[in-house]
Amino acid sequence: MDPHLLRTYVTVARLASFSEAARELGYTQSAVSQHIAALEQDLGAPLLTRRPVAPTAAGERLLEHAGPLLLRLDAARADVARMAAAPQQGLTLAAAPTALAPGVLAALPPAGTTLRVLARDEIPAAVATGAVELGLVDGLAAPSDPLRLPDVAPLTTRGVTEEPVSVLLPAGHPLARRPALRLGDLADARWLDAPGAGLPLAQLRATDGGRGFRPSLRYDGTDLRTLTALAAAGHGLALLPASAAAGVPGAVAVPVTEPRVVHRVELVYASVPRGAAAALADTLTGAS
Amino acid sequence: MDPHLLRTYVTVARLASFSEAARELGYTQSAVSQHIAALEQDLGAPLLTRRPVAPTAAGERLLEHAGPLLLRLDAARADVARMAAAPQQGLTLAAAPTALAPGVLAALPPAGTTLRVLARDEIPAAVATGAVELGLVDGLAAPSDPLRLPDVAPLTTRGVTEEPVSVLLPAGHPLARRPALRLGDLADARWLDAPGAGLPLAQLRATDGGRGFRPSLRYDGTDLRTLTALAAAGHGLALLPASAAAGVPGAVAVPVTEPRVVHRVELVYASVPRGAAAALADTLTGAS
DNA sequence: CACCCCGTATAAGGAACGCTGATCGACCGT
DNA sequence: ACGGTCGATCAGCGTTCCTTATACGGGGTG
Repeated sequence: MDPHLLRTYVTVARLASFSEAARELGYTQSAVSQHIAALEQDLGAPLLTRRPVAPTAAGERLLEHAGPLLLRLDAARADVARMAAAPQQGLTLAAAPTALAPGVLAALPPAGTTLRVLARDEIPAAVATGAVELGLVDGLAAPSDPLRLPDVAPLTTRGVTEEPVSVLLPAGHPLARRPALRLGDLADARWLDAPGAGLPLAQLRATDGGRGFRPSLRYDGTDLRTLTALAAAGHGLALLPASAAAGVPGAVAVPVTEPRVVHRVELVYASVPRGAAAALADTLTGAS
Repeated sequence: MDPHLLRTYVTVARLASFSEAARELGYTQSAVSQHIAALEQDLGAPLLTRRPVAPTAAGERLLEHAGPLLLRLDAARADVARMAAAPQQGLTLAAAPTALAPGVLAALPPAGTTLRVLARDEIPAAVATGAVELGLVDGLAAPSDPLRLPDVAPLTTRGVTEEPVSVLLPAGHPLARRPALRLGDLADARWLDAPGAGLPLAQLRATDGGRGFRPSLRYDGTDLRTLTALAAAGHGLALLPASAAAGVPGAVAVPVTEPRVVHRVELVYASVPRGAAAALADTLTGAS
């Protein structure tokens, strides 16, 4: 199971074409064909149907492994390379949209910083592979509980902020005038499904154990303003940190009291930050 | 970063010897030397000091990645192979000692079953690599919360049991006559450190957030009876599921009321169980 | 229906890789 | 001082792996 073979396999599966994959990888079509044949022989099972090119059941299974595997491989390489390389200039930070609370934005150094907004689940990968030095992830958690990160690599996390969560309702919604809400009351409502910008519905269900929280419109971008506008327009409810839910025109933010969950932001890094990264990390986490 | 190179690297690091590693891997010493040299050149940093052979800082870092990486590789291979291979005869089950509640033992089919007791953190790996079909993991969790498993591979879990936890105290202990205890009261006590048999102290600290729970004697075996005997002999406290803590001679089991944690057992498998495995899975999880 | 185009599989050749066996150099204990 | 052990290096050779060239099959078109 050479990683090269794995890489060509995922490329072929993604493009659904041997020839396209060959072009993208800089191989000949013949080489790609041989790669796939070698993999199939090694694993003892066909991985792809040809014409049309699509993964078999076994191939689907392999795809689930291949992504994390290649990611970890990159992470390992980057991790070791970091130890040898000189500390880099500037500072790169990746963050989920909802992790950028006002306090966080204020703490960013004025110059020489690159801020990249990514979907929540891409951030650990970006940090692990060295694409950015620091990451800010967020999510729902019980108070003072750490977040559950996918362990693509051994990453270190430090708590940054915790704040209450609110449900964003259109101004005319029957529940909009309540002073507070329980999530369980809203399990049967329609929720905006915005894994990139908002909090993923899976996290909602996990805190409640229920099977509700049916998705309405799905939004794939990473722009919070669009998400709040969608909620205001009545396309579905959205769960947001209180600071992000406040002050949306045409919508009302109602605090959630039950279950007792908070919106938690954590700083994540692979190797102990130095220079500008260290300063920012200390500022964010309130260290001396 | 060929997996073969990685494998020789971890072997060399473990044995602290090129020649020994060569013998174990069936290579010549020359090949091993070239493997390490290739890895170091590829990553651009020395990984080992020679004479004595020991990992450098970068090498330590790589070691942290290499284990999970090779494990996932095995898991992927096993996962795909399972799809192609015929459903196996018999049934193999791996379990942590504390996961084997009386009810679980009663549900095992009488014949044709292999039960293997492993340390808690080895079980996901054993399931993922196909060494066993089913695994039983356990740990502390908030009621109806799923356990946190290391994601070596995409595994499926199903809840089996939840039961209260008790602290096992020697009969003469000052707190032994209390009807119930809060964990916080015991943070400063000495605890048995038995990651194989009991619940690891790290899980204790995680539920409490505190920094206490100092370890006393460390026990590396997987035998529960030994662990309870150690606790009875006053070597340290032990946190156990109530059923395991009850009836230990010379010791008293006191229920834990705060924080509200339960001992949870989950069934874990890689591919949908069939045959005898499916029957056992359904029995354990109370499915139809 | 023949033909062509597109895409994958196969065959053959050459370059590069990877392993072995042999040798060298350094360190350690006797 | 010297033999022994351990790792590095070198030459040689078999294998692997990629390329070029060609065969095969399916779908669309005239």
